[in-house]
Amino acid sequence: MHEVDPTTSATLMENLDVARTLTTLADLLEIQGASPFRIRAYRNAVATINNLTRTLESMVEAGEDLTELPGVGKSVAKHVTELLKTGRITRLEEVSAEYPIALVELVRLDGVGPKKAKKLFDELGVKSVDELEAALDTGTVQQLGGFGAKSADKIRNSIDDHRKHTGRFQVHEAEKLIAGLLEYVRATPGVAEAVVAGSLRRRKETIGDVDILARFEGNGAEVVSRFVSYSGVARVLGAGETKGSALLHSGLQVDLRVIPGRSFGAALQYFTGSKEHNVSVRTRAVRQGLRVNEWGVFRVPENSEADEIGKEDGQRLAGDTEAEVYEALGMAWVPPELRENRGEVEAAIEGTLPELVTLDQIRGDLQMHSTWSDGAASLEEMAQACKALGYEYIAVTDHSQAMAMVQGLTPERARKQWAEIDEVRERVDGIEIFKSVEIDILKDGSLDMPDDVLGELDVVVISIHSFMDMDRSTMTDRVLKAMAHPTVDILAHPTGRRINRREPFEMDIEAVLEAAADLGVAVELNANPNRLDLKDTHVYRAKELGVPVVISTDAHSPRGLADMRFGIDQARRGWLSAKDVLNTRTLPEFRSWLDRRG
DNA sequence: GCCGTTTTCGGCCCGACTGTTTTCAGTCG
Repeated sequence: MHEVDPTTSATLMENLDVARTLTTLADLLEIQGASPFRIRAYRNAVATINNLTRTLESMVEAGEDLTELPGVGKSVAKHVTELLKTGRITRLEEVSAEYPIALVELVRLDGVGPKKAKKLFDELGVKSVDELEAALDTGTVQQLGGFGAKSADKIRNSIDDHRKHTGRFQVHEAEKLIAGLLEYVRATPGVAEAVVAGSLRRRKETIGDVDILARFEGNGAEVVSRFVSYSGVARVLGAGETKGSALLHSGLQVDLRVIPGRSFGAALQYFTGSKEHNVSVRTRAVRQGLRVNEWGVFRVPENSEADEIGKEDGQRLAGDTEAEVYEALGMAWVPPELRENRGEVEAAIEGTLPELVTLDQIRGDLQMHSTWSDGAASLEEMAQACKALGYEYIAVTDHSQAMAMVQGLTPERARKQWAEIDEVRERVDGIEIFKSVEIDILKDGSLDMPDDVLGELDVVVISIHSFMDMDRSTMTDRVLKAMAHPTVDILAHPTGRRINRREPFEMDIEAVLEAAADLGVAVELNANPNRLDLKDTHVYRAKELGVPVVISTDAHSPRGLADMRFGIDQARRGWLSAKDVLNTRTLPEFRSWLDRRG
């Protein structure tokens, strides 16, 4: 991430920077005590910005009206425009003159919200986590009204956690960390069923905390108490009759909800989220005179006090299953991966939800490495492993020579590898092995392999492994030039990101996707859970533009081939059907795509 | 601050848990 320099007029700013700044403004307004509806309006606008595939900057440059974006009105549009042009928002400066920006750090602490942050600042002058810690040590916090010894302890723990673990867990990490606990909950006497909800069920690429739902009839206190006494629990954050909350030794927070069977579907819908999806669903329910909560769908009688509606069976329309909940609202069941309020609610009402791609529809893997470069297994072992997965075809894509440290293929070694591929083709039947190379895009956008070799390859995969810190326009030009080479088939891990470790390249992804559409180049969705590159919103945009997506594992061993399912998750989050995914095609269909240029 | 099958004003999703409370505010998801 580049730093924003407010002294330059041509400030280059990413959507993420804009979203963060608006979030800061919303947080400060909340501390100041602004209307909750105004705060929500800002947060809605931020959600819209986070879902954009184009940069706000390019939209403003093109003279587009930002107020046409959902949740963006005159006020936010003005703030965004000002921020892009000057690097500042006057309104934010006004607010931060009263409540310093550092206060938003306090609100991030568990147990500290806007009201407490305000009190800490107004009465003690505390405006940072460090100052809060000092105030806790001197005991002044505990004397404030509304704070006591217990809240002081809780905040102290939050400060420790905040310093120890600020990042989110990757989906495959969360899966592993939760597996034992899930079995433990399932083994609880009387628990009929235990499932994961929340962002892990939606298969989001990173997970903040894990929600587990246990189906149980009766008083849930004993289930919760068994849950929090699990050996992997480092600290208990809360334990009531229907909910328990615990921090595992890994720092992963897990919430357990105990749900009676008749409400299990409603609870699963409710706790799967996302929050934005649920708000959208419930807002529509209200217009139909219905109320949706974790207990079910209820009809709100005329002239009734809203508070009286709840668990009574009388007005209850649904709740046993999720499908029933959506049905009661006049909607199709929405696959969890789509529940991000990106148009799925409207599609579910209109009956136009896509039929999402599934793992068993994949017929080939088009990026993997062998011992010819940095892979751990031989070409034949990889081919055999893919055959065992039932694939019809694969591309073995060892690195090109620019990757010298991993013995990238020179043209000579590439030809030797082809000879081995021919031998393996003889020995392993029932699977086509395409001759391929993962060819480096060099600094100037040329390809790391001579044209004669490129012309003889079955599948040309290109990607960037060097000079990743170029400025946006140089990087974009570099990739566009590489893609324009007439032999190119697939642009691999297009943005180069490593989740939680390396930011994506500065690059105009919209321009890259449009070029892919024009040139007939496919883009990769790299299934490695550390990459998941492209991300969901980019995948969605590729589909909109008609760019074929290839889901590849980039496996460096037979075991790595199993990462395909993470790519499928991400593809589903990007609304892809089988027809949008190139490697769901049969071998003859895929061959004819390779011959698309004649 | 945003928005419209309640359309330019008056609404805006909903409930559980915790702690400091004598009846509820704050926080969280």
